Amino acid sequence: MERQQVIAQATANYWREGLHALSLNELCRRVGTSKPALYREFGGEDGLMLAALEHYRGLAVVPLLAIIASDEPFAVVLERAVAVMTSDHGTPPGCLFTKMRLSKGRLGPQTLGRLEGIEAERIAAFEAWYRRALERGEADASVAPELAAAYLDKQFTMALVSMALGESVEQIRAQGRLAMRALVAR
Amino acid sequence: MERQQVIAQATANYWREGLHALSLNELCRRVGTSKPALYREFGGEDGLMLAALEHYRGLAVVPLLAIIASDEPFAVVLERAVAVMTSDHGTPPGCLFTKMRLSKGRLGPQTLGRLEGIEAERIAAFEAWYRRALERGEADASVAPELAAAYLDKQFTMALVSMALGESVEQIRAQGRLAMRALVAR
DNA sequence: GTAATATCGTACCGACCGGTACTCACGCGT
DNA sequence: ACGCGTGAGTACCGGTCGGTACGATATTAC
Repeated sequence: MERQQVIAQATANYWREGLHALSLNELCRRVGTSKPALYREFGGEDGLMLAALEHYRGLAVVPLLAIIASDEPFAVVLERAVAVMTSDHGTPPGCLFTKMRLSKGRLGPQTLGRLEGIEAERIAAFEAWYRRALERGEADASVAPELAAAYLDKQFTMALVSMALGESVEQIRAQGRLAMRALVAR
Repeated sequence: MERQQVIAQATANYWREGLHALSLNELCRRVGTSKPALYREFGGEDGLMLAALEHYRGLAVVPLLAIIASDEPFAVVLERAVAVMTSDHGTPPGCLFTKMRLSKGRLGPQTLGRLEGIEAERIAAFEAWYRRALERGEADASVAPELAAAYLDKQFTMALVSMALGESVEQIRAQGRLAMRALVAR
C-alpha cells in the first residue's frame, strides 16, 4: 500500500465518518495497512491527521480559494461559492476542515498547528476578496473587511456543517443568500 | 446523592467538556456516584443524556423562548437575544443543545428523539415570532417565515458554537448583527 | 432477635483502545 | 549456499471502555 493511497483513504474515511468516530485500529483495518506501518510512516494518529488535512486542503480548500480569487463581480462570486459548497462532488457531504475546527480540543499539536495555519489563510483570502469588492463599490463599505472576512468564514462554515447534517441543498442556499445580503452594496 | 443533583452535575460536565469527551466511567467519578446506581436510575448513557438534555432545556432553551415571546419590537428582541446568548451567566460557554445537534450521529435513540422535539419547538417559536413581526411590518416580508425561522435558528446556533470556541464576544455580536440585517424591514 | 427483603457499590466481564517489542520472511553481498 | 541487515506485520502491552453479576449492607416484618 503506497503512502498516497493510505492518505487518500484515511482522508475519505475521516471525512465521511468524522475524526473521532474512527479509531486508529479501525482505520488501519479499512485502509488495509498495519498499525506499525502507519506509525513508521506518520509517527502516529497526529501525523496521519496532519497528512489527511494537508490532502484535504488540496482537495477542497484550495479550490474554494481559487473561486474567491476570481475577478468577477462580488455578488456573482458569492453566489458561485455558495453553489459550489452545496453541490455534490461525489465526495462525502460536509467538510473535513470544518469537522476539525469544531473539535480542536481533541487534535494533536501538529494537526492543530496546520489547521490554524489554514484558517488564517482562509480568513486572509476572504479579507483580500472583500477589500477588492470594496474598491469596486460592490460591497458594503460600512462593514470593516476584518469583520466581513470573519463573517464570510463563519457563514461558509455553517453551510458546510448543514450539508454534513443532511439538510436540503435548496434550504441551505436560501439561507446562504440571506446571510450574504448584509455584505453586498445597496 | 440525589437524582436531581446527579442530573445537574452531569449536565454541567457535558456542557463544559462536551458529550463525547467524557466517558461514563469518568462521569461517575466526577459526579460521585456508582455506575450501577446510574444504570438503575437512568437505564444507561442514553437515559442520562436525555435527563441532562431535559434539564438543560429548562436552564437555557426555555429562557430563550421566553425572550422570543416578548411583544417588544422585532429588532429590539433580536438584539436582546444575541446579547443574552453571548453574555456570561456563570455557566460554561456555548450550549449543550448545540453540541448535541452537531453530533446527532452518536446519540442514543431517546436523547435523539427528545433533541428533535426541542429543535421543532425552537423552530416553531422562531416562526411564530417572525410571523408576528411581519404582521407589524417590522420584518422583511420578502422572506418566508419558514426560511426566517430556519435562518434564525442557524445563526443563533452559530453564535453559540463561536462562544464555545472562545471567540471574542464583541466579534460574535458584530457578526450576529450583520446576520440579522437580512430580516429587519427596510 | 432473626429471617426475609430491598438497596447499593465492588469487582469483574469481554472488547477495544493507542502504542510497541519482537519475530520472521525476504533480498543482497559474498 | 549462507549469513546478515532490513523492513513489515503479529501479537502483545497496560489501560479504559460500556455494562452487569453478585456479595455486602441496611431495612423491614415478624
